[in-house]
Order: sequence, then C-alpha cells, then structure tokens
Amino acid sequence: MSKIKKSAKKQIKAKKEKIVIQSPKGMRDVLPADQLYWEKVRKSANKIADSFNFSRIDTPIMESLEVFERTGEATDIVEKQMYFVKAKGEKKLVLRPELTAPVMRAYIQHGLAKMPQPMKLFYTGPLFRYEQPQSGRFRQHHQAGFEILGGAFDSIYDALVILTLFRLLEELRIKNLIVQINSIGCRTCRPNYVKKLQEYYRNKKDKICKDCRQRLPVRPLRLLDCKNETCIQIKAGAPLIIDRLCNNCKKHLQQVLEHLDNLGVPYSINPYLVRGLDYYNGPVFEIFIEQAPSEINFALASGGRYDYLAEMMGGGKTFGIGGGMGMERAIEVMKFQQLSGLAKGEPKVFLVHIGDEAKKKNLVIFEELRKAGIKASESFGKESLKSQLHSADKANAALSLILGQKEVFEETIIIRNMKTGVQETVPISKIVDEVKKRI
RNA sequence: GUGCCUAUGGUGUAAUGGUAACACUGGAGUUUGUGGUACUCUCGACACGGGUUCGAUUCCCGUUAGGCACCCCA
Repeated sequence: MSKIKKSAKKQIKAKKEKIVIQSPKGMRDVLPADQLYWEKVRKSANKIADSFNFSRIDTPIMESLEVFERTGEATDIVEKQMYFVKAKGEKKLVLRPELTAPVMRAYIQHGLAKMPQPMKLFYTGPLFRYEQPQSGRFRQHHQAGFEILGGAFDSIYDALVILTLFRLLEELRIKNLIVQINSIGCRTCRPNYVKKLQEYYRNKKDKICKDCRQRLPVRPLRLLDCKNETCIQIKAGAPLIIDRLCNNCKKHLQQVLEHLDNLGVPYSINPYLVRGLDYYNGPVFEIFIEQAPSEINFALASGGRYDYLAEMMGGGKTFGIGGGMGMERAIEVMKFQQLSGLAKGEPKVFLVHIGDEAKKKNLVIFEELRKAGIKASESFGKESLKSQLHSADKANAALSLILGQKEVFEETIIIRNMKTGVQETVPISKIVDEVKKRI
C-alpha cells in the first residue's frame, strides 16, 4: 500500500520538478541597476588612459597554456586556478587568469618593440580564476590595467603607473586612498635574502605552523604573510628584504618614493607586501583604503615591475612595469562610500496617447524626436491616460506630449509641463521645435 | 581544495510538523480625456533532490548558490 502511494507521489513530483538555472559560481550578472557604476568605471578608465597617453590593447580571453606556464615558477594562479577549455584540436587553451602575460605575448608576437618605446598600453576586460568566491573575490572579474613596456629602465615609469592607477581611483571619487609599497629585489639580491630568511627560520621550524613549514623551502616569502599568531610573533624578528636590497634595487625604490613625494601621492612602506605572481621584481605596490572597514578591506589595485618576463616568454630583454585595478572591487567601494553624481540622463519627454490612431502617430513622433536628438520615453503598452501619466511621473519626465483623438484630427498635440501642470496645444508639424524651446 | 554559517515573492522581513503573513515594488482601478497624496483590488515565494513522517517550508542528508575563515588574490 505504501509502495503504491510512494510511486504515485513520485509521479506527481516528477511533474512538478523544477528547473533552476543559475549563473555559475563566482560569476555574476550585471543588471541594469548596476550599469551606472560600470559605465562610470569604463568611462573613467578610458579618460585616464587617454590623458596619460596610454593606447588601448585588447587580447583574447583565451590563450594557449604556454603563455602562463612560462611566466615563472609555479604559483597558485597558474598552477591551481586556471580554467582549461576543451577544444577539438591541438593546443590546450585556458581562460586568461591575468592580463600582463597576454599583453606581453602580443607585444612579442607583433614586434611592438619596433615601435617608438616605451609602449604604454591600457586594457579593460574579464579574467578568470578558479577559487572560492567571497565578497570582493570572484571567479570572473574585470580589471583595468596599464603597462609600460620597453624603453629605458627608469623609476619614472614605476611612478607613472602608480600615479595613473591612483588617479583613476580618484576619478571614481574613492576617498582615503593609500599606496602600499615594497621592493622584492632582483635576481641579485633576492636569492641572498631568501637564504637569510630560511636561515632565520631554520631553528624555529618547530614553532611555526604546518603550512609555513611546508612553504619554507618553496615559497619562503609567503611566511611573512602568515596570519597564524605564533607565526606573526616569529616573523617580527625575521629579516626584511627591504633592509637587504642590493644597491641598485635600494636606489630604484628610493627614486620611486621620491617621485611619489613630488607628486603628492600618499604611500606607506609595507615590508611584508609580496606579489602573487612570480615574475615580479623590484618595487611592488598595492592601493588600499586607509583604515578600511572589513567590507572593503582589500587591494583595489596592484602591480609591479616584471623585467624578466619577456625573456621567460621567449622575447628579447624588455623592461616592463604595470598594474591593474579590480573593477568589481572599485565599484564595491563606490557603493560603500555612497558616491553620488552617477545619475543617468533621464528622458525629458514622455509620449502619451489616447486611442489607437494616436498611438500609431506617437510612434512616428517618437522617431522624429529621436532623429532631432531628443530622447523620449513612452508606455505604448498602456492605454489609460492616468496610468500613462503615472509612468511619465515615474520616469521623471519634464514634459508629457499628449495626443488624443481630437488632437489627431486637428493635427495638434498637447505639451504638458509636468512640474507646473501648464498645458499648451501646438501643431504636430512644429513639435520638434516646440519641445526644444521648452527643454 | 578544507572548515563553519546561511537559503521564504523582484526587494526587505514574519510565522508554522498539517502548503505561508506584512511592507515596498510591479499591474489594474476609484464613472466618462490628466500624474505626484489617499483608498481598493491584483500578480508574485518556502533554492533543488532525497530521507524520516499519516503529513515537511519547518527535522535529517546530499546538491547548488551566497557569506566568513584558511589557501590565494584585483
């Protein structure tokens, strides 16, 4: 008996079974309500890029695996966080997990080194990392970035990239920005430092956490980032790279700081700052909100030098410095700081019809206004005068153009000022001029 | 990849082992061609799948998604 019941139940349930389609984990839709922010960020990025004289470059969102494999020793980003794309044939394709290497690939592939140097390149676009999403962390996110490739090895360019990103964030009216900066040395001084650091930790192996014990031989710089309490205590006595830079690196960092002083860009030295990708060298930086509450306590932008990257990728020796801003994160902060002034240009004119003939005529008027550069709104789908005026009100229209049967017959139209309620009747043939007069 | 927390209309919140309430939003209207207030009506949800149970939105398990802490990072 219960068997019969259950199978009956199953049949009913099978009928009811719902299909739920969601966006993939860590990937979000940008709905119309949020587009104002995105528009602002895109526009500002373009504006800043233009005023700093960066040229736009776009690269595919997929690259062959080698582009990222060659960018250095193993890092989590290239090792664990890449999306592989199943294609029919030959090469393994991946969704790009970052944008510096693709830009460098394009630079090498197209011989951009033959152009006047350095190349100042700018981009915006999505990138993909397989990781656990959290607020301010997505599997697909967008960056606006700036790269200066080729030319001389000059601290000016470091400062210029930092300044550009800083000004972009300012352009978004984000407040209390601060640049954190460090240097991770070069091929000469970093190995020496790493040795020192490993020596320091050698006799403290028992005290540090499990993770750190594993990390010590592979990625010793990460120990300085550990949040384990005892590790924090131990790291207080650890040697810092910033104290062990070679003369060149030390001088270079000092020059960058001097430029930032001259430009009035606020910064603080963070000796524990390290980068996620291994091809970086020399000064590295991240831009934060000063004393940020936890909701927005993340790096808004970051970058550094990558003077060895071109060679790793099979190109000639090329100096490089670049950085990127996380667009989602910038928007998060804009929302948090409640930045206003993002209002979109509302339609000023609203078309109202009474009856079918008027509705037909309104479509023509709509197109005439549009050709004349007047953005009109409408509610063709509604019939009652009341609800149409209600919509006009909701749309914040300054004027409503009311066309009824009588007006169609007389070839006139009523212009209603929505603020004062004053109405005037004008000939339809003059509607464009009459509207222009009033807005 | 690991651990913990969460999941009710479009949004924000209720309640309940016997299928859900409120506010806002959306739609229609309050007599004939006039909005912003007020009032009326109305659309709309228990994330998905399985189990326990006479019966599950409620309890349990799994999945998915979101959040937090790791990992890592814009």
